[in-house]
Amino acid sequence: MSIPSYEIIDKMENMLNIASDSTRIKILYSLLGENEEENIEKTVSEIVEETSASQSLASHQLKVLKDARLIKSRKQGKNVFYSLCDRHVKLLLEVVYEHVVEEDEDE
Amino acid sequence: MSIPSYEIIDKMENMLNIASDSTRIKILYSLLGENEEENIEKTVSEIVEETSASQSLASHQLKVLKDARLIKSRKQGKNVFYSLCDRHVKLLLEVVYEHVVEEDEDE
DNA sequence: ATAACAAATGAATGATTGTTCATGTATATT
DNA sequence: AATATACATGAACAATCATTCATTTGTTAT
Repeated sequence: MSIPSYEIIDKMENMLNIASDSTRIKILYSLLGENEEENIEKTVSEIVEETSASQSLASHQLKVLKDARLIKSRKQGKNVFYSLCDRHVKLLLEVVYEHVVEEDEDE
Repeated sequence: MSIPSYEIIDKMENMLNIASDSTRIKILYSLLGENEEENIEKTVSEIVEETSASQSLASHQLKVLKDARLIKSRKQGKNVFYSLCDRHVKLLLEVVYEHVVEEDEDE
């Protein structure tokens, strides 16, 4: 497995940057939902409550996630519903979660 | 899947932060090696050459990766051999790689 | 000893970015 | 029309961090 091209590395760095913020991680988790494959939709208010971020902060980070195409949005009346774009997000969180949990076991 | 505890989120953020830098991504790739399960060891000079980072930069980032326990080192004479600590690193890179490659296909 | 090589370190800097505060816009309700 | 709710936006600030340059430490060879 040799080092990928500059372009690929650049995109990988970008995706990891997007994912490497606690507020955004919480938002992504809240959009994963409880059940397996269903695609959860949540309003900004619901996300704000679950993540206990400020409304402004959540909105800013939702924009970041949307611009990076990790989530999408749908407007309906006063509400905006956000949901995940991509199954890779779940895999990413799972791998990282496993890593940090197993690290704890070593100590 | 509810939002993990603050501690877990914090550690996840930290690991993702470590991984979200192009220099460090290249270093990790260069330590993955060609074959499947074997654990590759490489000197700083080799890593410098493969990643085309400066010697100082590589050394700095190797320290970051080592402090985060993603890699380990072994000294032998003038050389220091670095290698991966953890199989999760490979999984992480694979998931992210798949994501960015599939994204390209959509456009 | 001294020269040459391998790697680490420390300071300095420029850029990026997470967060807050304040405000703006759109939609619904009375 | 006025008010309330839901969400977005822009400016501003503090903090973090990747990178470079210069120097230093440790090791081998002459």
